[in-house]
Amino acid sequence: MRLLIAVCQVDYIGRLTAHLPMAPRLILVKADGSVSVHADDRAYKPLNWMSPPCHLTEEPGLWRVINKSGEELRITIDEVLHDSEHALGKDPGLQKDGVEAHLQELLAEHPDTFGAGFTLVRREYPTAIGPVDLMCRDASGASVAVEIKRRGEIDGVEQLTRYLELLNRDPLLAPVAGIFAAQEIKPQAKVLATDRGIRCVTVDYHKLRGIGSDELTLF
Amino acid sequence: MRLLIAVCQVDYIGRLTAHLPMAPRLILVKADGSVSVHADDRAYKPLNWMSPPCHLTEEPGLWRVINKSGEELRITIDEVLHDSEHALGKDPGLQKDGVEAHLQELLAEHPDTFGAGFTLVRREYPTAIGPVDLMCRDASGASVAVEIKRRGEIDGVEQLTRYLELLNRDPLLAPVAGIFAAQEIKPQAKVLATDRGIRCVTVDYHKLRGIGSDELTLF
DNA sequence: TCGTAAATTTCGTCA
DNA sequence: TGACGAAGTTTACGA
Repeated sequence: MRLLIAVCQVDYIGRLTAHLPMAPRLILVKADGSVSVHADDRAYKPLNWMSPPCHLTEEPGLWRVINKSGEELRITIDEVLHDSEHALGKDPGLQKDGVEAHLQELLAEHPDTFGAGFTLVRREYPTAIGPVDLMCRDASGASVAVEIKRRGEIDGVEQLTRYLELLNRDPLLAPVAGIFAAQEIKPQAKVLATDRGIRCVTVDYHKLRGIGSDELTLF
Repeated sequence: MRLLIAVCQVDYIGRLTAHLPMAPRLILVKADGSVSVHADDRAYKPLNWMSPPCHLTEEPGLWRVINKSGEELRITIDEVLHDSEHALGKDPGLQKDGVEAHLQELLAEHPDTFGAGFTLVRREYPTAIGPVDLMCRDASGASVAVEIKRRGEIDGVEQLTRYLELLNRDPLLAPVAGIFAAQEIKPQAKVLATDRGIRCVTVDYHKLRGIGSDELTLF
């Protein structure tokens, strides 16, 4: 990884045109050839960048980074304030816990979260337009399709609506009810879901996790 | 801006739990207090980060970054390979061209892009579920709602469908036709739109821009 | 390669 | 401050 602090001007010509006037910034050149330009604020997003795979050609005072789609990042360098190179090696990678897959796993183990007598038919129930997160039966044996999100927004309701439309065409399954389950559901999503007869269930991830294991209480 | 190359372990405890095993990485501490941890690949996304506003407390071998919501980034430092500080000052900022707002502006100026005799009623036409990008009338005086995207995908068609459903309940306005306009429309979005009687219009941004001004020809 | 869905999305705007 | 939608979204995962 190469770290360059330099007074530079940056121009991106690609999906849009973007221009950064001459000013001191950090330029990162990584082992995969990618380049990013950072200001002295914001942790997450670079001011400008070129994602790998791409190719850097370096002339005195002018760097060009080009990718296969013909997008270009042009860095004009006026003055170099710092320049160092560091070998880091491949990163062992990030381990995550608490994402949607895990939430689905927990709800599959505890279908009664949706109501007394609910049972799981299967996870990732296949349909022509993709798998439904959970297919359940309620206490009376009626089919219930469940869409799970970490944050419930309108997109998720639309997704479940498409599944329900399709599933209800199957006479062996119909009628299929819908449940929209998420850790947090946005007001507009709740309104749309309710309007379409879809029930909204807000899930407490930590509480649900506590049912199956006592991991959390160990801390 | 402080640049630290260090052998470190990183743990994030917040919206989820994430863990990075001990390995050499770049740690960026910016003037706004934000911290990000980078591996030697990927230009855009850090491995781990804490967005501003947040607060860094530094002990020998252990850094803690905490924000107001109680999220925490814990960095255990085993060995420092490089450590430097650089004053950059405030960045003049990025100038962009070619985003959706600009596309909407151009199409508002040239409603005849959608057909001879088309006129603009108004931009950001208000409805109960949000504003429609453009409301127009065709040559016969019939209402046409236009949804504009840079890239046309399924969710854009769904969005327009919701607007049309609502607008067509208004007897003073109905029938309202729909146009889905974008620089590029994905095949699946085109299929869904067509199935719903929504016309798709692919817009050439540069050509459209050329109509109003000759800026581009100056280059 | 294309398409779809997730993301600690982040980032702006507007009420 | 919260909600909503755009983003050069990026990134990961299937078909």
